[in-house]
Amino acid sequence: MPDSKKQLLFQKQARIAQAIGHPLRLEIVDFLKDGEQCVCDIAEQIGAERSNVSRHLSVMVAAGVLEHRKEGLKVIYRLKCPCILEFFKCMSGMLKQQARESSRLLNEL
Amino acid sequence: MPDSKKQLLFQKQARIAQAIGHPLRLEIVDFLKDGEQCVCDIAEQIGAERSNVSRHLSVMVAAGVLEHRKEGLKVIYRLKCPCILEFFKCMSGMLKQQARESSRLLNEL
DNA sequence: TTACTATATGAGTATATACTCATATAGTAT
DNA sequence: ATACTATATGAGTATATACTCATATAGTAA
Repeated sequence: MPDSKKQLLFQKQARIAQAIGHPLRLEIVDFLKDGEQCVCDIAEQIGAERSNVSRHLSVMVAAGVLEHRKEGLKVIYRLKCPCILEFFKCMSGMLKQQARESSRLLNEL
Repeated sequence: MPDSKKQLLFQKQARIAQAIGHPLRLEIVDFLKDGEQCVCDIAEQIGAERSNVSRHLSVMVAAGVLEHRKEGLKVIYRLKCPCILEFFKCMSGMLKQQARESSRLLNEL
């Protein structure tokens, strides 16, 4: 792959990673894994202001993580691709490794 | 799982996602998948200032993505857990989906 | 010792992000 | 029409991040 293309790829991937690199946004993704939801229900679930939630949702739409459609007054958001959930598996692997290491260090004291 | 624990988990996961949510840092991770490297070689590979690379490396160490050891004058960095590479698979899935959608939209014109 | 190399970090600046409040828009219901 | 609801967004502020340059530290080599 040419270098410029690689740069572009890294940029897009970084944008996706950054889009889920916030506790509230991860919580939203986790909530949406069970099905699409409107803004106000998301806001209630995660306990944040609607305007703030709306912005977080925009960030994820811009990065291509979510998509949305209108239904009456409401706007319904859903995961654009379930493959984003793979991320959680990846994270569990990392955190388990970190936990293993911590307990190893503890045992050495 | 209790809510407070979930919050903490989301926070940790977000930190990891954010740690790889930057083009240069993704490029570093990609470079390190083939084996550990010292700061100056990483800096040369990705074409950035050493001090800047050093900071990016610190961010990833703090998030638990990388670990390092000293060898003489050099500091060698490596992936803490190969599971971080799963992230790239996850990303490819997302980007392929986005590409499919773009071409579908194009065909509808 | 001095000179050199690799890395880390303080300080400063520029930019980006997160958040809140107020307001605008769009649809619903009367 | 008015009143209401859901969502988005402009403006302001606070905080975080990325970057650069200069300097400090630690190890190597003469």
